[in-house]
Amino acid sequence: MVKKQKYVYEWPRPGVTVDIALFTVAGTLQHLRLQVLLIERDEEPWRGMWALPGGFVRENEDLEGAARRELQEETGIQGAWLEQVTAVGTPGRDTRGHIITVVYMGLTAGDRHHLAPRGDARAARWFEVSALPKLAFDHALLLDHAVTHLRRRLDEAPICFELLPERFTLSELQALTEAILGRPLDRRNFRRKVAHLGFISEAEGTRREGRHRPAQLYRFVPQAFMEHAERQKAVPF
Amino acid sequence: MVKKQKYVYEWPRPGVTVDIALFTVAGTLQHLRLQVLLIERDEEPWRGMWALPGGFVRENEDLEGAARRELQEETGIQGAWLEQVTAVGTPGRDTRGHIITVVYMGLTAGDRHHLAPRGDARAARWFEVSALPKLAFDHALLLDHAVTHLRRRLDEAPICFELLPERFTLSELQALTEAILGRPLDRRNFRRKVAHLGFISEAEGTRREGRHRPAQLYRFVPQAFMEHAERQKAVPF
DNA sequence: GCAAAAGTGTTGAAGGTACACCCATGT
DNA sequence: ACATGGGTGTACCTTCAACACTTTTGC
Repeated sequence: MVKKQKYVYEWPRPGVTVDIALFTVAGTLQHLRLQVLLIERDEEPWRGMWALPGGFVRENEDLEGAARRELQEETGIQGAWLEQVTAVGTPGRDTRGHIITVVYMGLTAGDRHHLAPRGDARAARWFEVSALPKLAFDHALLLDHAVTHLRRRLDEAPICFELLPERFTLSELQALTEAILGRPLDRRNFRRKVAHLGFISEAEGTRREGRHRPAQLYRFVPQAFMEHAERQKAVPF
Repeated sequence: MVKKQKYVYEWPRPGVTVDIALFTVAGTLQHLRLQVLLIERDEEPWRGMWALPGGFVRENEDLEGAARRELQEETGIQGAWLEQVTAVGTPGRDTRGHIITVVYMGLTAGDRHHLAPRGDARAARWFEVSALPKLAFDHALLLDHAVTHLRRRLDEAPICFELLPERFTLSELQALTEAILGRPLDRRNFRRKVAHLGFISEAEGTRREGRHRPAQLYRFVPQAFMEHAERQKAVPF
């Protein structure tokens, strides 16, 4: 019998960070714009520049957990919906050395939180995605990946329920979707698609908002959404 | 003016690995099976168990470069087509400590290489995806992600040209696709779709293989494929 | 009665699926 | 002549895009 031996192996240790592109939508219903949350760095390198919130993954910390923690620490935001986008580790992307980042993308209602920059962040602000400042590191590239990912997901299904109150109108849902995709959608086609997906159900009551017909309210049905996600998966061998 | 100061910052250093699920297809044309390349570990932990090839990312090494290097070192295979699948960093997934892995997926023609296990690998072998041994670490989960990714991509377009000789018949391309997707496809529909995508063009000559009509040969047109990939991307703001 | 947003159906195009027969060859 | 895989067309259905008028309300 071979005796179980203790082994010692030292491996290279690049840094690992998470960066979060957290999106929201702001403006009036007829003129919503997609915005992304940026922080002004209070640390070198790139001190004073705008960047995606993010930071180093701690020992024994889950990747998504790290993303949530950094978001909370640097901006005060909790409870957003997050999805992993990709990992990027091109040498030279960070002047501090070899640092690999895992990019997360998320959505939240901007006005539900008030921004509380702390830690590495001197300031935190929402920026229109169409009017960004120059970004630190390769964050312009990471953001580009995140926007592409978000749009691809949203093309499949309107997953922007995070941005809405519990009960919402179909016009609101459509305006949001349009703002994120950056193009107008046909109202009738949109309603048919959403109804067919079955993620929403009629809620009690209507909303009167101006001198016009009140709108039916709807509610997101998380369970139907989950079932839809399950159905997307491939069959195992 | 604030004088530019030198800063010192030490960050936590989880390990970063890449793991590669490299697929091929083997068997006769009428009975192809999807296979994945595994190595038998020659190092603790999990010594003697089968695992995905992979290993630590070196200082200042690109992620995909690391995947290619590990694949070459552990199995002798070079020049496969690779795509990133996801990053996984669940605490406890590796007994050596906090180790984050970036999973790559790839395709190559198994019989174009002969396997030359070295380094951490005591052996390297192709296994049927439908008859896998128990895998080290959480590699069963990683492999599952990779298969799902592969099938989703292949559903969109037959990207398995890596598995074919320079000139191939449509029946070969179809048999491959069927083996990977794990379900049969209608011949006429398949041909129409492939022709419509425009990735292939007729090549000179035919192939006579048995006592039946010879098949037209085709050739992959990388440029048409690239243009298709470009078209998939979303519009910038 | 008019302004303003809510709500609703139909048609045509494109893409996907299902299905059956003839063709070229070797034996 | 027959066995074997190569090669082709058509009908149906589903999905998506385009398009305009009526309804309900506040003023």
